Parts: sequence; structure tokens; C-alpha cells
Amino acid sequence: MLAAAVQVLRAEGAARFTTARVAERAGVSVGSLYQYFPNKAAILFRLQSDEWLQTSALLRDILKDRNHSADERLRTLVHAFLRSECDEAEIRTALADAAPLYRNAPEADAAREAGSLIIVTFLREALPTLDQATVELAADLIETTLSQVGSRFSERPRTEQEIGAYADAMADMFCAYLARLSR
Amino acid sequence: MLAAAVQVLRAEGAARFTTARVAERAGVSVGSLYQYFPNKAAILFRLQSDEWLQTSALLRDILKDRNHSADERLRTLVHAFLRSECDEAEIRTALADAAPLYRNAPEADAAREAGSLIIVTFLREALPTLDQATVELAADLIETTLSQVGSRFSERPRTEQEIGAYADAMADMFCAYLARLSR
Amino acid sequence: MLAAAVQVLRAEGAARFTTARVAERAGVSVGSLYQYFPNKAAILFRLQSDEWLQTSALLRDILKDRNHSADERLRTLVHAFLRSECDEAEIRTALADAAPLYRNAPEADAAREAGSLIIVTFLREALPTLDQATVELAADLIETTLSQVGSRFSERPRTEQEIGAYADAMADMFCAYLARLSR
Amino acid sequence: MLAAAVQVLRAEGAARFTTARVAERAGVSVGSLYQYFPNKAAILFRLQSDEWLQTSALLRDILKDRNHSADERLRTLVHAFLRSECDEAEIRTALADAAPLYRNAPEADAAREAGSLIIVTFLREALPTLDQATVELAADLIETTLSQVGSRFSERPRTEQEIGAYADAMADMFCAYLARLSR
DNA sequence: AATGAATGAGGATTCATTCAT
DNA sequence: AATGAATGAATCCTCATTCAT
Repeated sequence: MLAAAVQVLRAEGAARFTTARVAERAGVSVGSLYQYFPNKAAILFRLQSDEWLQTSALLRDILKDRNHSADERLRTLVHAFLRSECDEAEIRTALADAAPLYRNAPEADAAREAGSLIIVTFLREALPTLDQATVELAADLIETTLSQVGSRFSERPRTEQEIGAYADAMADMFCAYLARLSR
Repeated sequence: MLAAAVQVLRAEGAARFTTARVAERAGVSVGSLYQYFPNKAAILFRLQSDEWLQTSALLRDILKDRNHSADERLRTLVHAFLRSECDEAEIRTALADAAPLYRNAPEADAAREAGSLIIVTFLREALPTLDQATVELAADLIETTLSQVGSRFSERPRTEQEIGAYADAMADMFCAYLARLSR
Repeated sequence: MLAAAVQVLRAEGAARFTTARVAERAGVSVGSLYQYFPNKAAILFRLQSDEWLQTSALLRDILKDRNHSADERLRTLVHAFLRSECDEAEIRTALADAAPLYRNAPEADAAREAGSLIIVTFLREALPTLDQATVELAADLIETTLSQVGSRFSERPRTEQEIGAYADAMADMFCAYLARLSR
Repeated sequence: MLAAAVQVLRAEGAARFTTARVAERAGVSVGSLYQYFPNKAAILFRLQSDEWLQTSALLRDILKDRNHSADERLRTLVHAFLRSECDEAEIRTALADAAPLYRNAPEADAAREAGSLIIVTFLREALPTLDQATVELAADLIETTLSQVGSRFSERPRTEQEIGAYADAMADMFCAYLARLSR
């Protein structure tokens, strides 16, 4: 059923994402759909949650690898993130378009919080002398930039080269920011 | 009529932004509305355009002021932008929510291009040795970060202090990035 | 459109009274229906209002006729009321069944109040020595009995004779009550 | 299961009285519900029946008490009835709203008949000279007035005083009617 | 140029009832 | 005997757009 939702979102876009279409694509009745989700927003929120979970795992795996310098990890992260964002551009865009429907969900903040926490952990390791407030602000900024700019970037189709170039630029910006914070 | 559209957007949100409501608030008939705009998307696009124009003017005025250093101007810019973003949070958010409706308009890109151009000009002055491609990429990144992150930031109400702190962080990031580019 | 609503109510009953059916019967689109009524309840309430207005006029005409004694007028009233109630039994019943939908409308009370007022006026003339509170209570009781019991009575088909007999009984009760009040 | 039904009716009202909700509140499955009741209407009818049984018992107990005069008994009855009606206003109202669903049940008439019979017995004792037809008509009228007017009266919350005043008025009306019948 | 009634497809959601397990 | 997932018709309501006046 979630798979069907993803398909509908990808194939038809956010505006044409309807419960009837999801049910049809899933091969079940609308009624069944509503036995598992209280409303349309819940389906979308669930989709978004899953994306966040996946992305969080990606971020965590990359950032905790102590074999590489902080800068290297950050660069790898940005590249991986932008690439994954572009790989699933349609869904991400559609999900972003549908944001008004699930934005107010109380769990939405929690999910985003979690993403930010991963970066906080990373920053504390990379910049151990920084006070907590600054770290949290920086983490928020980086996380927001990554996701928001990434989302916009993937709105139109991109070549591998474009992705690489943009990721490098963003990584440069983040690394320069980190260097400045460490002074 | 545009003023009415803004009021509807602010008062009712993107989801309840309908031609009928705009016409009513404007004190004209729906028919009249359709004599000035081909469809609903056109109204929204026009609103967005006006916002861009206003914002562009703001950016230009700040960036061209040679009495201050590039860093100072950039910092002033970020502060001004975030503040203005938060001042009109409802409309910005509503306009962002309605983006799917006007995103595909060919003029949309042109408008955004213009915003980027201002930053290109600024960067060329601040970093005269940089090659054109790098400048354009950096300008795009900065412009996108500014608008996208600003948009997200203003999604929830912020105190003057929060705005200041966030703007400073973002300005730090941009300045650090500029410094690195100039090496 | 109201005529169509009445037809649907009469032919299909309250449970099958839907906006779509009303629109179809009226030969207009649902959209048009909603241009004249904000929602389904409003249609039903309007129907009920019209009934009340009609009934009120009936009551007033009968009660103000000073050529007959109070008792005679009261008896005539009950007969006329029950007969009219049975004449349009289906609609009345259907309207009663739909009451939960419009009961909470603030205008509903006003309309009922008006009906009660007519009886208050009558009682004040028939029982000039009674204090206001007693008159109002009695008027409320009589009006409520008339409409509620009448509504129940008309739930099943009745012969002319049955109507006459029941009306006489009810009139007896009301007249006896009046006589007692006047002591 | 019936207790659950009552709770749902009271807590949610007739419109939101669904088999699923009753089953949930009862802690059983919908399937089980359908093993004891053929359909939703049957549940409601059973609820109504129980109410009638209870009320009938109340009426009988009061009316058969030969230590008091007929008038006294009648007055006590009306007071007790209105009070009990107001005590359980929500259920009564909800049950009344749901009437269209069980009204057509053949047993419904039987149950009501029983209520009327109690009053017939009482009237025969109080007015021994009256012919059977008149007694039955009067009993029907009194019973209908009691239940219908009581139902409407309890639609809105009432103070103890209001109940007393209204009950007295209604008892006055009934007693006056009885007195007249006995002439 | 202005009006605003008319359209009707489309969408979200509910719910009584069944039936395979 | 109990379960509870599955059904899908049915319902209310919205709204962009048109077009006769």
C-alpha cells in the first residue's frame, strides 16, 4: 500500500495524489486504505517519515566513520545526499509539494529533530570546544540548508556532473563554515 | 485586485486561496478577475513575481553600497532578508505552498535568474579573480540557500533575537565561504 | 429548487434526501444548489421555516377571529392543525427525522418563539387576569403539545374521522386547561 | 454490549452511533455484535424497548398506588417522568433522532401499546363511567403528550425548578382534562 | 467591460455488512 | 463462537472556468 502510494506520487504528482488512486494502484478498496491510515495526510506523512529515516541512516553512517577527516565526511555526505535526492526527484518534489498537508503533524517536528541530532553529534566531535548553543544552531543551519537546497536543486533533472559540481560547492561552504567556527 | 489576493492568501492560506474569494475580497466579479488574469496560477505567479522584485531591490540596494566591506554587506543582507521573510511569513509560506501551481511558468525561471544575477555582480566585485562558472555556481548556491532556508525558517513565528542569531550564523557561513573562494 | 427538495423529501424520505437528488430533481447542478444554500442542513431548515411560517399564519388567522369564543377558536385551530399535518404527513415526518441536522441552527429557536408568541397573545386575551409567566408557560406547553403530538399523530395514515376524533380530544384537553387556568 | 451501545449513544450522539464504535466500546469485534443483533436498527430498537420497559414500570408503580387520589398520582407521574427524561436527556434525544431506523419495526408498536395500556387501566379506574373508546383515545393522547412533549422538553438542559414548573403545568392540563371527561 | 449564475467532475471520508480464517 | 480485514457505494462539498446577458 505504501509502495502504491509512492508509485502514484511519482507517476502523477502531488496534485493528483488521491486516496482513490492509491487504493486502485494497491489493488485494494478505499475502505481498506482507511483501515490503515486515518486520512490522506497520514499516508504522505508516513512516506516522508520513511524518507527521513532512510536519509538519517545515510547521514549517520557517513558521519560516524572516523577513518576520514571531518571535512571529508562532510563532503561525502553532501555528495551522497544530493545524489539520492536527485535519484528520487519526483517523489521528493511531490512530497515537498504535499508538505502543507502533513506539516502540522506533531510527529513531523520530532522526525526533523532526529535528523538535526545526528549533525549535532558530528559537530561536537569535530568542534569539541564549541558551546552547545552554537553547535545546535550550526547543526540546524546545515541540516536545513542540506535538505531545503537539495530539495530545490532536484526539482529539475540534473546530470551526474552537475550534481558533483553543486555538491562540491555546498561542501566547500560547509567546510569553510566549520573552519571558521573552530577558530 | 492583487492586494485582495494577498489578503486572501494571508488570511486563508494557500489551500483556501480561490478565485471566488479573491474576487469577493476585491469587490469585483470572478468574470472581471479572469479579464486580467488567464487563470489562478497567473495570479499567484504575479504575487510571487512582485515579491521577487521587491526582494531583488532590497538585495541590490544593500549589495551595491561600496561604503561597506563585502562581508558587512553580506551580513546586512542576510539580516534584512530573514527579517523581511519573517515579517510576511504567512504570505511567503502560502506562496511557497502554492508553488506547484506556478512553478512551471516559463517566466518563473527568468525572475529567479534576475535574483541570482545581482549576487553574481556582487561576487564578481568581491572576488574579481574567480572564473565565471565558479562565480555563477556560488551565486546560485547563496541565493538558493538564502531563499529556501529563509522560507523554512519563517514557517514558524520567531522572536527578534532568534532572527538575529540565525542571520548571524548564516552570514558567518556565507562569509567563510567567500573567504575560502578568494584563496 | 425548494419545490424539488420537497418532492425528494416526500418521495424518498429523510434518509435518502441528498443534495445530488435535490439537484437532479430540480434540473440543476449540485454546484448551483450550493450557490443558494450553504449546506444540506440549510435546505432542510428553510423547508421547515416555510412550514412554520405557513402554520403560524394559519394559527394567527384562526386565533384572532373575535367572532367566536376562545374555546371555539381553539377547537377550530386544533382541527385545522391536525388536518394540515396529516395532509402533508410525509414531508412533516421526513422533516422531523431530519431535525438533528438543523436543530442547532440559531434561527430555529427564533422561528419557534414566533409560533409561541401567537398563542401568548391569544391567551392574554382569553385569560386577561393571568400573570405573564403563567401565560408564557401555558403557551409553550400548548404549542409544544400541538406540534409534537400532531407530528407523531400524522406519522401513520389517518382517516378524516380519526383526525376529527383526535382533534376533539386534544381540543377538550386544551379547553379544560384554559378553564382551569381562568379560575 | 447494550451498555456499550448506551455509552456510545450518550457520548457521540445518534449520527455517530456506528456498529464499529459500539463493538470497540464493548471490547468485542463487529462480527460478534452481528451474532447477537441482525443489524444496527435492532440494537437501537432494543435500547428503546428497554427504556420503554423501564418507563412503563415507573408509570405502573405510580398509577396503581391507591393511597393517593387520581390527580395526585397523575401529578406525581408527570413530575417523575419529566425528571427521568431530563436525567437521561442525551440518550433520549439520541434515541429519538435514531427513530427513523427502528420506527418501522413491528414490535415497536406493541411496546408503545403496552405503555398506553397502563394509562387505560388507570383511566378506567378514575373514570369508571366512560365508554371504552373515549378512554382509549384519552389514554393515547395523554401518553403521546407525555412522551413527545417530554422528549422535546429535555432537548435542552433544564434546572430542577424549570422541570417542576413545566411538570406542574402539564399535570394541571391533564387533571383538568380528566375532570372534564368525568362530567 | 462587467457580471455572476451555472457547471459537474472530482475528492475525502464513512459505514453497514460479510465471510474466510 | 469469535474475529476483524475487506468492501465500495454513498455522501457532502469545492472550485476553476465559461458565457449569456
